[in-house]
Amino acid sequence: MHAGSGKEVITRFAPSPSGHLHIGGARTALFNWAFARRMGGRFLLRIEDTDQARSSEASERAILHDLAWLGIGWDEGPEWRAGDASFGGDPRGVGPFRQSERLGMYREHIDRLLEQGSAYAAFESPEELDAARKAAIARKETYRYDRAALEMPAEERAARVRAGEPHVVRLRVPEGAGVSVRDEVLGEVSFKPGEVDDFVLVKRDGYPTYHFAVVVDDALMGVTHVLRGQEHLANTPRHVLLQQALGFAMPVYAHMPLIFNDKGAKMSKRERDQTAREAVKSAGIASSPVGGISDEVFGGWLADKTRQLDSEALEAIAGHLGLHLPEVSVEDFRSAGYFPEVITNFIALLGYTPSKHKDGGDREKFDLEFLCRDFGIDRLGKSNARFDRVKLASFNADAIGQLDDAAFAERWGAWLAAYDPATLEALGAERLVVGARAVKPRCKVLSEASAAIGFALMRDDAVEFDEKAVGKVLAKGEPTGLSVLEEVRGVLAGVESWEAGSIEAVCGAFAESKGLGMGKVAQPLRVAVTGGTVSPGLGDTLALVGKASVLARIDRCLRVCRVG
RNA sequence: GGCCCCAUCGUCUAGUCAGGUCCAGGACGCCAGGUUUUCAUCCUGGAAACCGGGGUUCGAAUCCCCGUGGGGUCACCA
Repeated sequence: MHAGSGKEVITRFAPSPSGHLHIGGARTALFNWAFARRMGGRFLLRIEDTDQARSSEASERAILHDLAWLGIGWDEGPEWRAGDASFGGDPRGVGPFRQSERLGMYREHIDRLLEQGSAYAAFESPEELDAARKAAIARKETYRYDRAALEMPAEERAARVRAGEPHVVRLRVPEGAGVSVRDEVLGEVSFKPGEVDDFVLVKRDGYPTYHFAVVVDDALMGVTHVLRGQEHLANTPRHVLLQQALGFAMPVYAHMPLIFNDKGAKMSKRERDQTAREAVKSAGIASSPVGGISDEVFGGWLADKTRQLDSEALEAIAGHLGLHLPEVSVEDFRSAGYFPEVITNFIALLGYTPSKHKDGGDREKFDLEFLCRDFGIDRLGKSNARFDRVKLASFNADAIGQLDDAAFAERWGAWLAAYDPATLEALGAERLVVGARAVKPRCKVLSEASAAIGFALMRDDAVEFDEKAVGKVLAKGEPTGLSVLEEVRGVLAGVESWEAGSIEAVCGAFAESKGLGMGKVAQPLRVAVTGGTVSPGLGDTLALVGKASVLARIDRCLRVCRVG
């Protein structure tokens, strides 16, 4: 008896509001969302904030924002407005959707378990348990809770609870209870009796543990299908045992393959810390190179692989070292200038294979609308997938290339406004479109775009003439680049309409009249105007710099490079 | 270490469930050419994989077993 048989499909994404939405979570949300859409069901969002120390409202907002930005809308859950779209709400009356607001429901269910003897209070302190765990490891044994609390008389337990003694509540796992689950991705997975110990349902602070809350909420909210990462596979027997104790139907389970990093391990939020830590170590830095971090915090972070610095501090250190931190969270990718539709396309490919084109060809590029039509659990693979950043970048570059100049300019402008307003201001609205055309085939992500037109944003006297370029392009040749430059300056000075097309036409005509190849004209101009031999098309390059500046830069180049 | 999962080019994968049409197809990357005023884009071509060993079968990338490798998980985190 499955929760899913014959009814409306209900899936959920249940993030804990600690930090940003990371890419693995985004994929989980995406698949649950797409599956609900495909089945004509509903997708709900639940906030798992039972860890009082780590949860924050700011994080919840960030996660909702990230989901909305990716185009993953939820039918039920916390309410959210993004432009003219609004998500969330509680049409079926199964809320609230924050676990911290559902404490009464957990209480009811724990009371039931306590009454039927399926759960019991236990009084060991965290320290005691920790010691027992360490001792077991030292003996090379698997630690399992020893049920000490179960050995005392029930009246004694009750009395101690009444007396207000701190305690947890544990599930009493029936002896000899093996669990077998038909997983929709992996097939039949079974766990032998004795593998699951009496795990904690209610913490000392009265909050439910993840295991307890997830089972109660999924049942109460009518969740029919649970699509989650394979790291949860080992949790499944706990959840099934709990469902049995509570008399709940079992949802359909589908455990998705993991997303790996370059090192072949699960991609995690700690990735950026690791990258920064390694760089700091190999640079031999012992105390923080940036302000605001005490030696104590910095030293602790350096020594302890599990510690994380806050993201601003991390960015600052990376900036100081000229280090690129690997993007891990959706916010990282957004600020790096990846398109949301590219991210969802790419992460969908990690584990899911789209159906082929009508002509039998493989399909790789698709939008959310297609995913909602095509996604199925039967299209999920079993093996873990490495997150190939190079391929992602290539997808993003393709998406940029698909845009026409105006559309790209608009997207780029919006990104600049949010993440690089200084460049936007320096460039100005009228140069944005020309800049966009120049930059479009030269950047894979939006954050690379500014560098490609950096020459246009600097002061005329700040241009540094590359020595090699000067030697090769200006000094040598017959005629020399410098002399060509001097002549073409005069021609350019007479150009009325300073616009890429006419500039290029004028230069072309000049080259032809002199019997020179275009390279003989373009390269000296490039060096004079940008300092180097590499830049966008000549017309765009000169148009971006502007007539007055071009002439000024040529004059300065003539002066500076003639002497040298 | 216990338990559990996985295994096709460097990477993501198609093919595996219904064994032959697969001397294994696509994409990213790589290499070589071409277009071009530089770079980039773009175009063409190329190298590149069924983890190993046993079975089953006329026939196995596909089915079974063992081994090896990788991963996940063993919290009063989720």
